[in-house]
Amino acid sequence: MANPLTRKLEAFAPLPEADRRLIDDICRNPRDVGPREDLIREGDDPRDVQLILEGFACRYKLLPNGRRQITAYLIPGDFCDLHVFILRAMDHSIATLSPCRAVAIPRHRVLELTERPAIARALWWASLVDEAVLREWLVGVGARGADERIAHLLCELLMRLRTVGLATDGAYELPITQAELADTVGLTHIHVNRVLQRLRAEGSITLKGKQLVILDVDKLMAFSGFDVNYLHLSESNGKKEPCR
Amino acid sequence: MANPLTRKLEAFAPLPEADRRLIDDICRNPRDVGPREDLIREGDDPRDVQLILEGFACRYKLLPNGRRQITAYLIPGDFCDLHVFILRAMDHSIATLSPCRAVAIPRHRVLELTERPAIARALWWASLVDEAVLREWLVGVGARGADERIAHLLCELLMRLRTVGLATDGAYELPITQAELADTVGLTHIHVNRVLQRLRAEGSITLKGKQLVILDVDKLMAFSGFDVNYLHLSESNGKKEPCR
DNA sequence: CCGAGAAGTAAACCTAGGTTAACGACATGG
DNA sequence: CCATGTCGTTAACCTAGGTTTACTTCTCGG
Repeated sequence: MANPLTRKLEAFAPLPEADRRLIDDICRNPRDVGPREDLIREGDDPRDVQLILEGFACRYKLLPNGRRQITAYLIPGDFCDLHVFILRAMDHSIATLSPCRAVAIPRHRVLELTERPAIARALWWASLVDEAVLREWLVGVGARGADERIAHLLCELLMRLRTVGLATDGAYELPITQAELADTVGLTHIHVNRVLQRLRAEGSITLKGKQLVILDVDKLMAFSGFDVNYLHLSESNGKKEPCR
Repeated sequence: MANPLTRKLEAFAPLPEADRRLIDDICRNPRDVGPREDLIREGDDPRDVQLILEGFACRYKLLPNGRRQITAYLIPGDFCDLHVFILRAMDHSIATLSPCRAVAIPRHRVLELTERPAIARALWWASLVDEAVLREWLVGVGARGADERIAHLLCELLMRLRTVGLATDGAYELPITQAELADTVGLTHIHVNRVLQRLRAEGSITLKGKQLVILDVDKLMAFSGFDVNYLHLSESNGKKEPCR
């Protein structure tokens, strides 16, 4: 299967063959990381950039009151901390959720990437999309009820996983605990459970183990007020095949 | 008073004199915009970039359920939509809150800015800070109680306004309605009112008309779990004078 | 194949914040 | 100087979601 970073960037625009090879080359020596391990901690000044190749990771912040808020999911093809070039210290932490495969890319190799115009533009695009996703999460937590909020998240993950080839139709693997989901959407794990029960009961989803199936994607999107628009996928993407 | 954009960017690193002059030049013909006016609407493909010179504006999103979520405050020195160069359509709207003075900067002039290395780096920094602020808002809405959430926002605004010279000590002008605050923090305007009453009663703040005074800044920061860190101000900034 | 911890479920009960409905205090403009 | 509208304030009542506790079902190492 194609490199997830390549797939993701090509959701913006196709890359020259040479760029794809560069990306492949950079991903040569990945390492495996267990679940629930910190990749970068708040306050760190990391020296290389982490790229997720397999599994789910997240950005999160711990509060004095003991609560944790997850502010982003990092899925295959996502960079952890491109900020590194500008900012001194991390203002949040990053941890794996599931077992992951990741590469630590040293600064100079990242520069090789950004010297390729097509990649540079695509990375800029990706960072704008990340910001849009963040905004959408804020909207969800601030203004959507629990059910819509979770349904919306499931739709978003579907679309994002599709672009890296990890979802077909409405089905994908969601290697995440209900408690982690709770820290994501700002609810208790118990209430998350209630919502999932409800979504199951009304026939919207199926979720056994880590296998999620959205039974009627359009319906769930309508219900949760999901509008793909904010993911800024090129027209060639989304429902159809990635551009050749 | 110095140009707010210059002041803001110099919170990252000092700019060469020529860069400052360029910024001044670009801000030559501002226009006045009344309160509650849309500057850019969701779906638009705007042709120039808006820069706020005076007043408060905001990014927001309207939901099918009729609620509105404000996802960012734009204060003097903030750009509205640098995304323009990459993305086709806005995925959210931008409106003024108070009366504003703004400049519409055509694309080619923005390019002049980004050709100056010091400015380009500072703009990159600014966009990373915007993202950090967004994350912090998400943390607030997702994991802080109403009182801390609002207190935290007031602290954040204090720090941001200080860097553009619009706050001294704990005092600044907050030209925003309680209903707008409510749409920001994900509460009802009625509950926002309750919280403000409480903060007043316990002697944390003073707020008459649009004049806000935080009576004991350190105390309010401690209470709300505010850690300046995420604004990534250079050490020379924050409490002290901007670097000469 | 067994045992222990992690994840999921369930039910009873509680509270932070929402809703509704007034009313008072300013503004603004005619 | 009144009329009208927006903003802030209060109070009574309500509900979505939180808390607590406990039981069940996985999972996985030994």
